[in-house]
Amino acid sequence: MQMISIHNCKDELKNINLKATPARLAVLNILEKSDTPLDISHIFSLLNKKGLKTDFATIFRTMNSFTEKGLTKQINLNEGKARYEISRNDNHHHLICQNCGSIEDISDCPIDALEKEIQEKKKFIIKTHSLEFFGLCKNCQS
Amino acid sequence: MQMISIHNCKDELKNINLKATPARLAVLNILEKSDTPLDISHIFSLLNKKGLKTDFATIFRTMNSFTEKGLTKQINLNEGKARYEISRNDNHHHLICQNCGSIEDISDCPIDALEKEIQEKKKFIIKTHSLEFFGLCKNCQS
DNA sequence: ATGGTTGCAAACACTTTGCACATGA
DNA sequence: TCATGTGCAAAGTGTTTGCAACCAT
Repeated sequence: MQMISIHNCKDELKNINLKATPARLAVLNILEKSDTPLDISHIFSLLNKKGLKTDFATIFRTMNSFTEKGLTKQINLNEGKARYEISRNDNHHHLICQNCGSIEDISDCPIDALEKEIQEKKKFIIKTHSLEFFGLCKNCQS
Repeated sequence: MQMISIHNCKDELKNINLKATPARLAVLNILEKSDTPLDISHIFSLLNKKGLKTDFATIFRTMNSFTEKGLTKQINLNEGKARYEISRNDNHHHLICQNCGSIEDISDCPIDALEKEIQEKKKFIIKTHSLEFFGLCKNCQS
């Protein structure tokens, strides 16, 4: 299992012309296991837990190159800092609770139709979009 | 004309329990006239042009209180800094050109239906949402 | 071997805060 | 008058950069 996962990660990096260093493989692994987008501090402490000593500059550089290559997505939840998640082709979005900070995924984004409409009406070619919902989760509505 | 505008601004501030200082009135005026969301530097230089000497701290404080009271909206375009625009009830969004940086408005946001669906399915109460499109504007598609 | 990558320190950019002074209501 | 707002300086965060040492290929 682990073998397969590591092998895949190495290939993923090779495919985008990035060297498969321990730090990068570990970051990739961490992001793949996480069910919410993580910020640099999160990633830093998770790397530490794995016994991998590194620093913020490296993680920022890693995330920037991953994101440039399309391997990850940068998410902005109005926290004054970026979060990152693996790019998947499910085009999901997030429900962010303004009370407890929980982040829930929502899939089946129905923006595609809208995008086509915009492209035609506005002659604007859409590459990506960001869509996040802020409010109160089930537990915080009392 | 100008009289009316100023009068309205003063009332707007009074309604939300903020003192109508020259700086605040000027900021309000600037935002009302702008057709794109502005960041703090933008606002600062526009205030300067009006002959109004102030500083970043004051503008940040102003924008924070405006936004808290719902008079303005904070917009995030993944620039590492916030922009601000007047809250209107038209629920519009933006098309941001990744090449030239132009920002175009798009109105008629069809998210309402989706929001209702989410509220029911996920039992999540949505207060606001952010939706921005990134891509290439008409002029940058060659 | 060598070009990409890291770690460290320093620099940067955006935003917030403390405090004395000024001002709108 | 007096709570609120302002200007200035300093501090706090998040992020980037320069450079020598290091390592994957």
